[in-house]
Amino acid sequence: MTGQRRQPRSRPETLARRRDILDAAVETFGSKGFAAGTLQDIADQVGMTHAGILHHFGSKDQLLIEVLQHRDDTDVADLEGQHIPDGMPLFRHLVRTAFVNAHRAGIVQAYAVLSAESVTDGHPGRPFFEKRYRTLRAEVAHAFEVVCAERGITEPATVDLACASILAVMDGLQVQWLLDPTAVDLARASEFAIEAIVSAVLSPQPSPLAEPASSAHN
Amino acid sequence: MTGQRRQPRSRPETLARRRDILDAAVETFGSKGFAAGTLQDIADQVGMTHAGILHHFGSKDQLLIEVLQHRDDTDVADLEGQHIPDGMPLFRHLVRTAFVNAHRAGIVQAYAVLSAESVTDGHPGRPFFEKRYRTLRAEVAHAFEVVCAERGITEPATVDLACASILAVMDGLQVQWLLDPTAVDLARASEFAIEAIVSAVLSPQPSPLAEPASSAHN
DNA sequence: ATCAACTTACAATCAAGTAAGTAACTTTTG
DNA sequence: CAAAAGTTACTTACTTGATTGTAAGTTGAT
Repeated sequence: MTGQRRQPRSRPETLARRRDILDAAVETFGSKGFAAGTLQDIADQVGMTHAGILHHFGSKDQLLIEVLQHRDDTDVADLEGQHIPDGMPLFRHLVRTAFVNAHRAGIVQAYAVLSAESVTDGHPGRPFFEKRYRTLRAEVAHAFEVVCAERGITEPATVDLACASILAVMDGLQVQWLLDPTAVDLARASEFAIEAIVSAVLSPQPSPLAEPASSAHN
Repeated sequence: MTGQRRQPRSRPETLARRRDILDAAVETFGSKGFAAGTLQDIADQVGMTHAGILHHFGSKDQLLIEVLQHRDDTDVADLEGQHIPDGMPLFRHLVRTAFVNAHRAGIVQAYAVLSAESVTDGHPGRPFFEKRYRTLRAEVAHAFEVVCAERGITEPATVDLACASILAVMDGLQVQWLLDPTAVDLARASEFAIEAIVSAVLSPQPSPLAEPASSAHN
């Protein structure tokens, strides 16, 4: 839990090697978790010793941090050019993401496992996930503001609840889907839930849970 | 990963000791995860050696299994007498559970961490969580059937999607809440999302995500 | 006297990290 | 432009410290 290097990082071949290691680490941390996944596992995948990996990343903690950062960069790069969508297109984008994810169990599992593991004591991924959720909630909140403005709706107080809820369903469905892919339709369930939540913000219904208000005797 | 005993388990004092261990294990596995939480941690909490714990439970894997089973039993015991609710009361019960959970970060964290960790390779908690979600989804599905029948609604195709979604939001919100309790209102967000999803099943709205259907040129 | 509930002691791994060495490549310099 | 010097990308070997599990012994209760 000490070392760190990293300053010149020039050679293109070296960068490629680092990427190989990062990819192997996603695979390993995804399938075993951070605590149970070992540097040996990762080293084997890229054909070097565990000391070789420490040469590149300094420590296991640092490797995890760079893994998380790297994936974020990659995902952003995917929608390079297409600026990050906003307003209603953001919600469509989230649904599309769910459909894409249904074919990428590996990455989905890595995020599902690591995000939950990150709440444990002293987990090195915790700051990343705290920030990630804060950012994502803010982006979704902004999309809601835009959509509400478009429709002349005074922005409802439920927006904050809805932002967290949308991210939450997506994550929660992933766990259930990973446990039993035949029992849960990740893409369609995500779509359904996102639509339900967006609808609830834009055109609130009376709570279906309300007690029948003393309908009869007793 | 071998041994197992367990046959007479008679003395009442012994049972109490086992419960102490189980409680300590919930605490440890909750705060560190199963892979990172050690028998030593647990042993320290109850004032014995790690070998003492193995005497009672045979192996770490077995201990986890019994921890999960034990909590399930306890929770069921809590609503003993009050049969498990059904129909609309089930949804109200889920919301109430969210409110209760907002004051029990310890148990919430244990479930959040362990359920996600259980999707990893060879995790001993996996069968438990597979079964748990299967059962819970079926219970929620049944509640939907009852509610639909009450209102003369032909049971919509969205029920299966909604069941998984309701459990998913609850779980997903817990993770966000554990990461930053000030940013997420666990109870109110759960309530909001559950109401939104139930509404979407009972009185479906047109999808708010639908493209504006070629509103203008281009 | 027996058995349950432990403890002590140990076995067998195994993991992260460090240190030092080596081969290849890059840069500096005369 | 070639030789020297330095740097990078590793490996081997080792340290340190944990961790689960086992075996055998001890003590107190029934």
